[in-house]
Amino acid sequence: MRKTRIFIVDDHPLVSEGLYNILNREDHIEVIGSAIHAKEALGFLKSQQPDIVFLDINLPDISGIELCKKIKQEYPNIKCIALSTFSESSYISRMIENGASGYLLKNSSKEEILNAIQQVEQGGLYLNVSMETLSKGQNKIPFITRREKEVLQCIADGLTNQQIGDKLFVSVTTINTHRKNLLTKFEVNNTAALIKLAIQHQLI
Amino acid sequence: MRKTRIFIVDDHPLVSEGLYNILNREDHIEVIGSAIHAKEALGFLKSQQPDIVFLDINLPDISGIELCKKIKQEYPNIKCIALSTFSESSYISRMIENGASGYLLKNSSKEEILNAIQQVEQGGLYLNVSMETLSKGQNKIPFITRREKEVLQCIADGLTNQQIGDKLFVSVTTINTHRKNLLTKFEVNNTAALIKLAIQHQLI
DNA sequence: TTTGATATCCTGTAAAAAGAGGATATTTTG
DNA sequence: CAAAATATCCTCTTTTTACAGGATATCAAA
Repeated sequence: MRKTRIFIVDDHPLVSEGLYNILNREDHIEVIGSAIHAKEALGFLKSQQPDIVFLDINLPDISGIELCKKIKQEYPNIKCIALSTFSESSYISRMIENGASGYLLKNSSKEEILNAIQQVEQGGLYLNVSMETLSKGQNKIPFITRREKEVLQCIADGLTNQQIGDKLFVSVTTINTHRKNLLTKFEVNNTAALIKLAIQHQLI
Repeated sequence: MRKTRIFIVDDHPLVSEGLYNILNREDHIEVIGSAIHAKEALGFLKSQQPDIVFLDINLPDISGIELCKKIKQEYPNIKCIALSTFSESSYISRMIENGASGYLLKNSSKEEILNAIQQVEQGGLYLNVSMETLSKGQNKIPFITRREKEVLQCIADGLTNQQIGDKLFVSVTTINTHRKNLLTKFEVNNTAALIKLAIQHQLI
């Protein structure tokens, strides 16, 4: 049986090394190399193609999300599994949109990692993030207007309605209406939740 | 020559495994074990004492900062080196206060890690965080208590003071006090700015 | 041209949070 | 033990938000 060939892209030596050792210890897996940034990774892929690429979401040059897209464009057969720390789990949907086949948190266990590989190899999708996290809004990024986005930005910057009104040359009641609409669109009950969601969606 | 005995406390299998392999490959170093949380670590130390403990700042049970203190109290000869992600670099001073001998970012290179061990063994202090980061109060993350962090999390989840009080079994006025203290510590004027900062510092 | 979306403004009420100025109990630590 | 830090609770006032239910002007697309 042919071994599953893995390539790792992560700028954290500890994580990269850890993954390498966990995987290479398996008989049916072979880690064929690793890179610490996107450019190096793309260079490597020109000469050799793995079955699966593990890629960190936070890379020094371009984001793992972009790299994933590039890899899938040039080598559609290579499967990508994203690696991320917990706090970045909101990027999952973006990763999947760009063709990733899996999403692993960096505190995953050996078993989860091996499961992910197996699942992905069989053409499946592996996410070790609870569906709660996913459905909680990640998928539906509300459409907000330019003006609403401006107001949202001001709110996040800590301005009061009065200050926002002054800044945008409109009345406080207008800002109030925008806020009301923002809360409705994001389906939240207060500013705190609004800001959290907005940041997770990178709208701020 | 006696080997330097290392013990690792980190709940991220990838990091733990990576560190283990990087260190064990060295002739003069021996990793004698690892733990994924503080309790397990303290249990291990009762039977065997390493020369150096690497400990993650974010542990599932108690924080690495407290664990460091406990270890130094019971085993003053054991040196502690903290492991952390970039965003937590503000905890350095607290770590050092509690007796840590070193502070390593998790994206450290193999060389930095080995340097840290050498330096610490010789009784020195190793920090691979630039003094800029340290002294530059700009990016300083305020120290917040466990309770405050709980409240912060609840606020971010969109709960009202009443709901938070009910959840934590304390009165609304208590939650109000915690909020007040959070705003003061973060030097912001309202919840929106608080949440933004907290997320940026990955406290949520 | 009519519809729909957007942005603007208004009047209300009720709830929540901000902010000042306390007090007290319990741990933790020196 | 004494001091410091932490967590809890209180009253009061003021400001800010949340939410309901409107109206009007503009502009783009059907």
